[in-house]
Amino acid sequence: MSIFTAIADPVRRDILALLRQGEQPAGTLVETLALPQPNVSKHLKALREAGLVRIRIDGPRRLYSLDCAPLAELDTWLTQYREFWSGKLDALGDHLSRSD
Amino acid sequence: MSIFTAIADPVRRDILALLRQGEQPAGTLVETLALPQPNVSKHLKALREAGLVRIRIDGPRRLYSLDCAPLAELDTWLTQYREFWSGKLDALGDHLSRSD
DNA sequence: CAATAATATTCCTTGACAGGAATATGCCTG
DNA sequence: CAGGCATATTCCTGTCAAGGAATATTATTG
Repeated sequence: MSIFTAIADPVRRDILALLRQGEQPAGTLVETLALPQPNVSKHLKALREAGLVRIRIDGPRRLYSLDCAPLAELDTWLTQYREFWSGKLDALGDHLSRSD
Repeated sequence: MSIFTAIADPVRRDILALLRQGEQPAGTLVETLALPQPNVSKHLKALREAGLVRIRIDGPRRLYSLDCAPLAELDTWLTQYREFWSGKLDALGDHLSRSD
């Protein structure tokens, strides 16, 4: 599943937002989202396949955390369009690519 | 259709990429994409509903052009995640928001 | 190893969407 | 207004992904 498809689902975007708070076990996500556990588990699988989350195993728990590499790709994709709503952003991109 | 759903389709992303070259009639997009005209027309409708393209009518032709407002929203959404792959980007965002 | 907790997987049904084919609409020219 | 061009819409079909329910897997504890 591509990142574009992965973030097209609102539940998955909610999961990503929750993971901004840091690593969390699947069960916590289930509680917070108030959705059926299998439902959440399937979305987590989709996010994993898109490379957007990482799993760390802690006994019976699976601790999920963000992996933003695909989001960085999305950012790169967006870059092609930034000049259309702000001419200044090109300069910014240049600035950032220099490792200062 | 939300912007997330709109850009989930590869053909629609191709259309957006073509429109970076500037306003184009639907027929030109059909030729370039080498897809059936009704197919392209339906994708253009979806992009219109997502607010990603504008129409300008020129006689029998419909001239399509980019409207990046939704992409700017996507950029805002992404901003929440930027710190996860680069701490420097926050500073960059600050820089840009100042109208210098 | 039995029982339980945490999570994943499977099966099924349903709804959304993409593509193809055919047709409709709107504009222009003569 | 008849005809043709450019584009949109409709209808149909197949596919895919989401949700619900039930079940399987894995790990821990006693």
